[in-house]
Amino acid sequence: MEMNERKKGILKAVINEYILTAEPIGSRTISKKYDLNVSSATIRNEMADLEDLGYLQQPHTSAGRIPSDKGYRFYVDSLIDVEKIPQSFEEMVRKKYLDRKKEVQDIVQVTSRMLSHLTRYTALVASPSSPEYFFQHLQLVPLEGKKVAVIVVISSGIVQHQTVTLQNRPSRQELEYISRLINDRLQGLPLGKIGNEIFRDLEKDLRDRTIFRELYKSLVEFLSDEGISQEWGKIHLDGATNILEQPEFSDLEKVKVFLKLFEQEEMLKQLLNKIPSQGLKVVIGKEVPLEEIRDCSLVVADYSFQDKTVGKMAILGPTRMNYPKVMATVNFMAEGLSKVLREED
Amino acid sequence: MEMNERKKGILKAVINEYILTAEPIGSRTISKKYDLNVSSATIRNEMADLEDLGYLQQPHTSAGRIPSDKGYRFYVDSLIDVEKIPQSFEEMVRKKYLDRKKEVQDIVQVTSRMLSHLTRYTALVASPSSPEYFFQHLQLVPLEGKKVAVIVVISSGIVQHQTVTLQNRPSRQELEYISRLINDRLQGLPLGKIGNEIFRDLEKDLRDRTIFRELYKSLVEFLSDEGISQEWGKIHLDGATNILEQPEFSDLEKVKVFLKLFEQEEMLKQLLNKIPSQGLKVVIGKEVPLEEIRDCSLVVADYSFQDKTVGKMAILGPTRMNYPKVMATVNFMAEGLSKVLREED
DNA sequence: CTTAGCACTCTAACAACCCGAGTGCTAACA
DNA sequence: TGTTAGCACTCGGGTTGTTAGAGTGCTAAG
Repeated sequence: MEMNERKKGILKAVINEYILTAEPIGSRTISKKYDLNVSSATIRNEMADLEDLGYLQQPHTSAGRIPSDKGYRFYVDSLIDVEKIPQSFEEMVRKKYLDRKKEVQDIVQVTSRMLSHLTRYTALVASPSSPEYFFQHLQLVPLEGKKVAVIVVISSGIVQHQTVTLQNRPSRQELEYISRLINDRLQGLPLGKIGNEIFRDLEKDLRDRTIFRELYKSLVEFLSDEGISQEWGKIHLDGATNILEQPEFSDLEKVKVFLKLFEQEEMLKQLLNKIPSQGLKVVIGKEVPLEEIRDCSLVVADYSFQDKTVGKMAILGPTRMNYPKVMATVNFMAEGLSKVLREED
Repeated sequence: MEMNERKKGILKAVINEYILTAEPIGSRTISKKYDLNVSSATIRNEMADLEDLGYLQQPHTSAGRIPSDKGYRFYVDSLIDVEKIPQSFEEMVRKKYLDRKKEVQDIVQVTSRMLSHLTRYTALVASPSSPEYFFQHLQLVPLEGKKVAVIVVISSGIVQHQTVTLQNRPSRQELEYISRLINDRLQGLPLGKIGNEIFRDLEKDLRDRTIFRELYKSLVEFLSDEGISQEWGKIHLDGATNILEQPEFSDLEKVKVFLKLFEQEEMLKQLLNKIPSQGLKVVIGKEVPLEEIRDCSLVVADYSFQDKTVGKMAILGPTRMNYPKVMATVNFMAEGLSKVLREED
């Protein structure tokens, strides 16, 4: 026994209906609502076959069928009608992007908000991160007392700053000298290369090394993983509470697990990282690389900057998710974000 | 009929017990667990009186009593034993503060996290905001193409930056000239005063005004409410999911309302602002100035910087909250935060 | 191969019931 | 006059029994 057109039609009908109602679907429902020109008895036989094939399952005898993970997989791979993004969405999105400050973090945040609003599921957007950042410019600004603002400009116009308290109050000249020294030496270097060798190399030219040491240390520290990539890879989450609208989350225990997860950013980061980048990807149920949410699905897409993939975004929802709509939306938003970043450049 | 010592003792016992168990408390429970040297029948009479006085209420006949808002009020004002913060807490908190980067936003975030962990309720911490910030220093750093990083240092060493894309690529000299001009004029001015008069005043001295205009505009924009006070007044929330552990939130609808609220930062800001600053304040049930959470309580404290109140923190939990513990913790953390900010200075 | 018919299964909803915790009242007692 | 033991009464929550309905699988006929 194998898949034929009628079986496909029935499977598609069952899944569509189940996505809508979240209730097990019986043969009569299908025969009434969908014009398949066969009786409910025939559908019954076909559904039994589909169950044998592993595409459907029964919560218990004498209930309708619900799709299995395998069923969803087949649906997503072979049965889905690609949905078109309505004009109104496109305009709404463009508008939202326009009246926003142009900081990358803001853009990412807006993106996650729109994603969750449009889909009514939970949205995750990782802000751009790239191992290929390089150093552009350092600026040291003396503050009150012994404090100095260390401001670093990285490629693509990313600016980061940090306040450092030194042992002694530095003079303006010292700071200028040190910043010139560092700028001359580091300009254009990839961040990964900025380490201790250069430090020793630079130190030779100095009379007073203590200030330099303190500053350089803080510089290295926050150009390293803890500093930059903390910001730039950060996960923006939105619409966490949308899951509460889903009937599969009427169980408080489940909700708890879910929301607890959302409070652990590190987990989410890993989750996204474990999914290979490749355009639009759907991860269904047991395929999800995280124990706690094995009855959910992810629709993931990556976005790019300067022709390189720099980040990912995802929708997280129940396996019974409106895949056509979500896939279209995620795809659209990923392209949109790439475009906005390009224009920013 | 009025309050006497025995009534107070019984009220206190009932509330303590209710805080522990979240179940209506009967007269027998009290007579067994607390050494009041009277029989359950007497307690029964007293409890009836306490109900007449409005301190207790019955969910239904033939159930125990639970405290009313008025009861909690009396308890908090007159019956509470002040709790001592354990040594281990203090050390833990000190440690947490130490191994942290010294950015204000980080400190605030750590504070909210600790608060929610220590109390097991939801913590809100508003980051410091003050109308009394003044301008210290502007730095313009040219980036790629037509982009310029605008970096502003404000009093107390707060640094903010923003990227601006100009119409034309500016020369380094132009930027230096403009920044010197602005720095000379604005240094020491309160942020509120930086507006259009100064703009026109400055403009006179310029040959090419377009670049100046663009930069000044962006400067004003993000020194205004939208910019600075967006960051500095920002609410850090932690432990939202802690409420799920509370039996009063076994109802999904309630949880929904609550979590939705947490997604609206503006609401939370207003909520805190509506509560007058004055050391440690407890807001109970119907006193809470926000419809949706009328069956919750807030314990609010303010913290200071340079002897001025600059922000607030709060614990939000069910009215059946462990007031002694929460009040002690919030008070302790508010003082702790003030101290850390002072040391930072 | 399809379909009508039918017996069978299982759950969700509802009603009836009981149990226990807790109260208020009364009457006796110190 | 305040305290306490005793007792009848109340009410909610849990358990059990029953039923209606939706859905199935199988059989036999078209």
